[in-house]
Amino acid sequence: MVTMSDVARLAGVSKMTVSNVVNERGGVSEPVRRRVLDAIRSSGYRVNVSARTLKSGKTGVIGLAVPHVNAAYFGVLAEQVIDQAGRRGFHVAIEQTGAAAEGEIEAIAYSHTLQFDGLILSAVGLDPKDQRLPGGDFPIVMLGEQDFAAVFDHVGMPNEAGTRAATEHLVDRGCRRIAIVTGGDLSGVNVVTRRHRGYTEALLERGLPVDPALRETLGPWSAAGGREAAHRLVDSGREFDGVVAVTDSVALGLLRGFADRGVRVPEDVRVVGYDDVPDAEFAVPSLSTVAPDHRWMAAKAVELVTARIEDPSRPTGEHTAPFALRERESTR
Amino acid sequence: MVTMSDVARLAGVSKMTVSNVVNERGGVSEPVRRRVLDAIRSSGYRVNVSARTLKSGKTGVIGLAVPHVNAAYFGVLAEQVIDQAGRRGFHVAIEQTGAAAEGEIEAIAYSHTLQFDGLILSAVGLDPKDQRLPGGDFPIVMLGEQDFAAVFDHVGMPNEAGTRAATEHLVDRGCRRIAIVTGGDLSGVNVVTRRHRGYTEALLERGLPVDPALRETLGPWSAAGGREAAHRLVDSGREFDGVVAVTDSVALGLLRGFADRGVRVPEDVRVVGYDDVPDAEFAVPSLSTVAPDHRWMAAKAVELVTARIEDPSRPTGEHTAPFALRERESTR
DNA sequence: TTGTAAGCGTTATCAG
DNA sequence: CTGATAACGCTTACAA
Repeated sequence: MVTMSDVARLAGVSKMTVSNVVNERGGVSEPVRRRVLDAIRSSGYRVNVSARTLKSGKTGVIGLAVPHVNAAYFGVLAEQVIDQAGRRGFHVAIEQTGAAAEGEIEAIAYSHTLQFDGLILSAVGLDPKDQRLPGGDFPIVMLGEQDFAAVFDHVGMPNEAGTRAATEHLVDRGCRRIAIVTGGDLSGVNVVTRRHRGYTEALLERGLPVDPALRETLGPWSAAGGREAAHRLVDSGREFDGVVAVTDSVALGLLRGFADRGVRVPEDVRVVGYDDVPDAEFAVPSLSTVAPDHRWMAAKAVELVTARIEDPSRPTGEHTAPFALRERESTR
Repeated sequence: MVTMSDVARLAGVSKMTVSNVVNERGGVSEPVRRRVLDAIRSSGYRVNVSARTLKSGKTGVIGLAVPHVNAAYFGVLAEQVIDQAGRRGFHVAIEQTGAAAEGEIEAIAYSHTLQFDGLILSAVGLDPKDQRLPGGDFPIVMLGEQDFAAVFDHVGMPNEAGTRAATEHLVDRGCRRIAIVTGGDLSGVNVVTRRHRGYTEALLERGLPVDPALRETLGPWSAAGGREAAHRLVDSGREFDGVVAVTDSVALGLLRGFADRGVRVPEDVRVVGYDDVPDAEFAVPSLSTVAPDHRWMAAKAVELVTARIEDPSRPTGEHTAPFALRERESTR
C-alpha cells in the first residue's frame, strides 16, 4: 500500500506538505503542489480513510436501516436517500432489520460498531419505550412511525390522513361497504392502528357504519398475503364494494386475487393502496393509491441527520410528509 | 469516547489484556476476564473499528455496486448478497452507478477510498478493455455481463440460453411472428447483443425467419419504456403473435401497453420476460419469464469475493447461473 | 511556505 | 498468564 510518506519521499517533501495538498489546505507553493500531485498520480496513492477517521472521529457514512431491502417501497426511498446524502458529501451503507425490534436495536448497535456518523432508521417493530434504545447523542432519525418525536428526530408518513383520503375517495365513488386489509397488531400506536384509524374516521364522518367483519387480517404484508386476503374476502361471501389496502404490494396482490375469482376491478370492487410504488401505475387495472412524497421524506431525513451530526444537542422535531391521492383505474 | 485504555484502567489491567478479552484470544484467566467484561459493560465501551482497520488493513465491508437501487431485480439480489455476506462475517455497503461506465469506474475508485475489502460490481456500461480499469489485485467480482472472465471473477446471467428458451417456448405455444423488445446497443458484447442472439438462434433453429422489423428498440429500460414500445408495436400495424422482452420490468410495461390498446394477452399476443421479479407472479395476466437463480448468483459472488480477499492471487473464473423457465398466464 | 513531533485507538511482538 | 513497546497512516499544533 502506498502511504503519504511514500509520496512525500517521491516528491522530496514532508508528509505534512502532502497532507496539505491532498486536503487542499492552501499555503503550498505551486511548483511544490505540482510535484506532489505528480507523485500522487505516478504512485497511485489513495488516502487511508481509517487513518483519517481515527483522527477526526468521522467516517462520512450514514447508515440506512430498513425492514427489507426487497420491499417495493424501499427502492424509491433508498435511491432518494443515497442521492440526497451524496449531495452533502456522505455515503450510505444499508442495513436490513428484518422488520423486528431485535434487528432494529442491532442496527443501532452496528451503527456504533461500524462508525457511521448517523443513522436513518425505518423502524417497524420498535417500541418508543424500549429499554434498549440509546439515550446518548448518537444522531438517529426515525423514519415512518409516528411515536419517537420527543426522543428522536422523526419523519413520518401521513398514515391517518392518507387512509382517510383514500377511504373518502372510495365513498365519493359510491362505495358503501368498504373493507380494509391490514396487519393484525392493533395494540399501541403503529402503522396498522394509524392507518386503520384514518379508515374508521372517514367512514364515521361520512355517516357509514364500521363493520368489524370487513376488517381482513393479512398474513404476510406482501402481494402473496394480499392475494390470499382477496380469496378469503370473496370466498366468505361477505358483501363489499371497496377495499382499502395497507400497502401497494398488498393492493397488487388483491388485484391478482380478485382476478383469480373473476371479481372485476373497478366494476365489482374498487381498490386503493398506499405508497405509490413504481409498478402501481402499470398494473392492470392501474392502482389508485396514496402517494406520500418519498423525495421529500428522504431529503428531510438526510437534512435532519446531517444537522444532528453537526450539532448533536439540537432539539428533536416531528415532520410529516405531504401526500397526494393518485386516482387511477382501480377506483374509476 | 471510551477507549481500551479506559477499560484497562477501570479493570486494573493493561490495554493488551482488554484487547485479548475483546477478541476472545484466550490466554486470559477467568477472574481477570470477568473483571474486564464488567468494566466493558459498566463503561459502555465499544471497539473503534477505524483503529482496528488501521492495523489490520481490513474493514469487513464488501461493496455492492448496482445500476439503480430502484430497479426491480435489485432488491432480490441485494437481499441475497447481504444475507450471504452476513454469514461470512461481512457487511455490505451499497453504491449506485447510474448504469454508466463513468459511475462504474467511480464505484471502483470509491471502494478503495472507503476501504472496502472487496467489490461486487453489477456492470452494465463498462467495457472490458476500458483503460481506467484497475490492474492491481483489489478483489472485484463482476456480476451480470459476460466479458470480464480473464481479468476478473465473473458471475454471469444465462443471457443467450435464457432468451433462447423463452423464444422456443413461444414457438412451442404456436407463435410464428415473434417480436423482441430490447435496447439499442448492438455493438460489442453486452446484455442486449447476448439476449438478442438467444432469440435469433432459437428462431433459426426452429426454421423461422428473423424479421428486423420485429425488433422494437426501447427508450428507457423500464415499465414506462415497455408500455410505449407496446403502443408503437400495435400502432404501426406490424403483425406479431409473441413478444420476448429484455427484462420483466419491460414486460410488465408491455402488458400494460397492450391493455391500453385492447390487445389481449395471451389470446392475441403471448409475452415472456426475463428476471422473474417478485411482481411477475402477481401481474394480471401473470408473467411467464426466464428465472435466473438469484440466490445462486449472490452466493457465488460472495463466495468469490471472500475467496479473493483471502487470496488475491487466485486464478479468475467464469460462472453462469442456472435458470428455469416459469410458464405463467401470459403464454398460456 | 515548509517541516517536526506527538498522538488518535488498536494490535503484534516479545519480555516478564 | 500479563504487560510494555512499537507500529498502522494520518492530522493538529507548533516551530523553523
